Amino acid sequence: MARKTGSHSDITGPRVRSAARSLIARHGFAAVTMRQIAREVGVQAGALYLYTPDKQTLLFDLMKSHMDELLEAVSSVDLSGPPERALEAFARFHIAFHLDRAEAVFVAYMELRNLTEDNFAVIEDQRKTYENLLERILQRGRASGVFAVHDTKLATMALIAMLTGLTTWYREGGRLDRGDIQDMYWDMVRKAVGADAALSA
Amino acid sequence: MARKTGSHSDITGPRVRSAARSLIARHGFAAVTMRQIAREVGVQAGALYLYTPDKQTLLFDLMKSHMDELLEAVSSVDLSGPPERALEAFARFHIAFHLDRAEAVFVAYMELRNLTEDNFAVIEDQRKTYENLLERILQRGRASGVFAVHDTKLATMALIAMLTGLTTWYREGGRLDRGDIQDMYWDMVRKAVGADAALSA
DNA sequence: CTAGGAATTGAACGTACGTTCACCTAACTT
DNA sequence: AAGTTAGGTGAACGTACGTTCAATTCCTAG
Repeated sequence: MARKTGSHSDITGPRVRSAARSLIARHGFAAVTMRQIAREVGVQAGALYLYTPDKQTLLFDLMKSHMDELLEAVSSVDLSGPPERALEAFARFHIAFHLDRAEAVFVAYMELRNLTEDNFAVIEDQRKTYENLLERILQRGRASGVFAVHDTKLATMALIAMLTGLTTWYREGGRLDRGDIQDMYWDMVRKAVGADAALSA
Repeated sequence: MARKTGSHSDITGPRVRSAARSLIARHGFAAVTMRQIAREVGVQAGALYLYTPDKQTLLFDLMKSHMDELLEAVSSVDLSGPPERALEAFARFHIAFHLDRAEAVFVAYMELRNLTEDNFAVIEDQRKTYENLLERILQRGRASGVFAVHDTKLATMALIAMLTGLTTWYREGGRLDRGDIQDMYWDMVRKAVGADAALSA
């Protein structure tokens, strides 16, 4: 036996990435074997190497394309308005984006230490770029007096951690709907940085 | 060659746990080998099995004793006062405790998925117990009107994520000292839940 | 000073890993 | 209808894993 009916690179490639993402999110990169990924895709382990040169690159590509998507998506969010508005836009974007991609986010945050030095540097740089968007909003808000933040770097890390944390407990079809979650998180973010109340759309 | 001068179970045991904790925090449980741990301790791999029945139990014991310590330590924090006071006590305790044990915390939060089902249930239960302490404070505060929190469960997760996140960026001897960090995080926590300002000791 | 147990070695066991490769076959081109 | 090739198999490679255990050495008690 060899090639099965209806097999196509266009189909298998994405399926490999999807299976890898899912398994890595559940069990961790080091704990997942190429044979497990292959089984999930319905293919032999050797076939995976038509789609990635090696396991490390598979992880890196997963994380890289996630960060690319994140930066691409956030680039169309308007963060140029008044700081309170920009912060709300950022927070709501962050939550919505992360709710849609819980597995990818989980991988991107948990598997940093399994990247080679070079690969780590690339992802870390992208992450910094993203976090800087938030920090600049906080800086503007502090400068104009609407935010009461002692240290914008620490506040940035605190807010990112809080917002990203939702991927650890959020499950599709749970008690809370996405809109509620966005509203409640935004409420906490807004108050945490001391933005004055009530500035809806 | 066999036993080296000055070797003692009382010394090697803790060193095994410490080396394991350190390596697992840096590289992840699945990526760390028994031989690496042994090398760090200065011992052969076989000797580790005098101190743990197997690798999985080593991880579990690390996490279990960390959670035991956490619950033991928090039990002597007075959380019975007014909600704002209790929240401050909890936040400051959480930060101080976690700053002292960055590696253990990192392991306890990142390696949950590498526990067997039974072991996971134990740790998860302890974690829930701890989080419930915070949630009860939030509930009391909301009931008495000093906290403005829409959903205490979500707020609990958000605050824990924010506070625990500091272990991902805090490094000994960095720009900020521990007191500053406590003050700034407490400030954000207090405002996030809508506790009225200025209620220092 | 000597026996006996505690601590540790070093080699070995079976298993499973990531990766390679010669071969095969279904589908597209002409 | 034949030829080409992308897509895939399945077996094999060397390595490294977790774990076991007989043998060895150091320490302690009497």
